Amino acid sequence: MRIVTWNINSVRLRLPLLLRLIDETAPDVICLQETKVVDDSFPMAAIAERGYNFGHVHGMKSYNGVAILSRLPLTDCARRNWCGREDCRHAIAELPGDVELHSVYVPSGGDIPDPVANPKFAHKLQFLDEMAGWCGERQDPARRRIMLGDFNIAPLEHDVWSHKQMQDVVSHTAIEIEKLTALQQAGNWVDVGRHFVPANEKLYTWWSYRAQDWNVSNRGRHLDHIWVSPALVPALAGYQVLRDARGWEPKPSDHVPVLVDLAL
DNA sequence: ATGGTAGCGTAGCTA
Repeated sequence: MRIVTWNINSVRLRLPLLLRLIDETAPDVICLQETKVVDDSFPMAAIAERGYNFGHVHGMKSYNGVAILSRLPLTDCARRNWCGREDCRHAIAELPGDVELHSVYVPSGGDIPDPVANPKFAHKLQFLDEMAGWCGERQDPARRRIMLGDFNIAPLEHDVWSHKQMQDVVSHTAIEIEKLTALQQAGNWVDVGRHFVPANEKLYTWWSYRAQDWNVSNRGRHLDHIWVSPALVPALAGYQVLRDARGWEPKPSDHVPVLVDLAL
């Protein structure tokens, strides 16, 4: 089973690139973040034409939005709200083979890494705390689970282009890393990226739109993650970061798709 | 130290 996750930054604007992703990688399941569209306007027809007849979409006007698209049946589709907000950041579905899948979009957190001065940063930290509590309560090493998406945090030294220069930049601050690590430990999650790519190698999934040349400066961050429960570790068969997608024309997303192959 | 780009929707918010 091949599963891909992508922060698409508008599914309507980038539908042609989504179809290209489908043609080039033939995933069984596609998880999206930042779809930026209400459910009634989600472009399901074009996606169903490619064989993805099962969709669980959870979007809102202009901001956020997550989705799970599949050519395998989806059951037990659900959504969760965090921090008392209905802002469309978490979609859940069950895949064949007793696999529970979560597509998640963690709040970005704004620019100032201070929860007192910056409510967006406080929201991000609270979101992580609440998810850690929930994952801890229901944690079960024997259950097959996948949690993936744009976590908006690059926790390791080599998840950013410069650990030193990123210390006080939102996405790589100590408090965020502490919260994300606590979430990972509470849920007993195994990081698929670092299962395949050693921690001393650079690993990026996002490059800013603001760079003059993203490829030359290569100031990336590892913001998009795929985590699995211990029960799925023996099934891990492959992992790819589709770096080339950062240059897809016209109008690439600032995030690239990340995929995992599972031998179930 | 600053500003740089992008999407939505058509001003200003969010990233």
